[in-house]
Amino acid sequence: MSNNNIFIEKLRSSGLRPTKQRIEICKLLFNRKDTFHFTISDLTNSLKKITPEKISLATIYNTIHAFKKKGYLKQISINSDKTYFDTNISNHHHFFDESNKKLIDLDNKYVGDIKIKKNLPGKKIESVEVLVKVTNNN
Amino acid sequence: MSNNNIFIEKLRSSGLRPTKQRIEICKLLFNRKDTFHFTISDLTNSLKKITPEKISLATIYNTIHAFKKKGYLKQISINSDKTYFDTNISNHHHFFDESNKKLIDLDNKYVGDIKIKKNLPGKKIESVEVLVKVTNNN
DNA sequence: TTACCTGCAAAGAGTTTGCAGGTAG
DNA sequence: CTACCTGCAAACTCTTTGCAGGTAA
Repeated sequence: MSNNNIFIEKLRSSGLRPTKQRIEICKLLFNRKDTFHFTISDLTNSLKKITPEKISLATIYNTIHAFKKKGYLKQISINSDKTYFDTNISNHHHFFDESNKKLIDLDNKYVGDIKIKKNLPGKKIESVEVLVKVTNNN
Repeated sequence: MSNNNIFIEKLRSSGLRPTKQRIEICKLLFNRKDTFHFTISDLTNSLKKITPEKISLATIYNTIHAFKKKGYLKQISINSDKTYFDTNISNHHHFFDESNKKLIDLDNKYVGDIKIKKNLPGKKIESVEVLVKVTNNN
C-alpha cells in the first residue's frame, strides 16, 4: 500500500507516531475525493467494516482529538447528543437536516459575506458559523 | 402572590397543570425584564437558592422540555457537553464566549439579512442561526 | 531503552426512564 | 376518581481517564 506513505508522512510530520490504528483512521478520513461529516460512532462502525482487528474506542477518541488539535478536522457546533466532525477544514457553513441528523456543507458563496456590526470589548472573533436547519417539506 | 396568576394562566392555557414546581420555574425564567440563557444545571442551582423544598431533576427536565415544546424556550445550537436554553424566543443570533462558556445575544440588526442562495430539494428551511465564537484578545 | 501509544475497564457527566406515590380538576 | 405530575433511583449514552502492556524510533 504505497498510498499509506502519504499518511505516515503526515502523521510523522505532526509529531504523531504512525501506528497502524492511526493509519487505518487516516485512510478512512482522508483517502477520498470529497470531504464529509462524521460522529465518533459513525467512525467506529466504519472502522469495524474495514479492519479485521478492532480499534479501541479510547484510541479512536485519542486520535480524533489529536487530528483536531493539528487542524486536520473541524468540530461543528450543533446541539446534539453527539459531537460532529468535518474533514472539510476550510471556512464554510452547514445545513443540518433534522429529519436524518445529517450535516451538509453550505459553501460561503451561497451565504455571502456576513459582517458582524457589534464589538464585545476585550473579545476577538474566532469564527462566524451559519447553521441552517432544514426538515422535509411534506 | 398575585403575580403567579399570570403563570398559572399561562400553564393552564398550554394544557400544563400549574403545579408549584412549575410555577417556581416560571418565576425564575419569565419573571424578569431581560431574557437570558441557561443550562439545566444553572437552573437547578438557581432553584435551590429560591425555594426551600427541592425540585427533582426529573421534574426540571420534564418542565423545560414541555416549555420548549410549547415554544416558551429555544434550544441553542452549540457544541458543548451541556444543552443551552434561551428565554428569548425571537429570531436572533449569538456570540459564544469560549473563555467563560457564556452565550450573549446578537441582535439581527448587527448581522444583517442572510440570504441562503441554495436549495435542498424536498427540504424546507426551519431556521438560520449565526454563532460567533469569541475569546479574550490578550 | 525511552517515550509514546493502545486496549480495557472503570469512572464521569448529562440526560432519560420506570414506577410508586401524590395532586389538580 | 382519573389523568397527570413528582421524586427517586436506576439506566443510558457519550466521553474521558488510569493503568498495564505493547510498539516506534
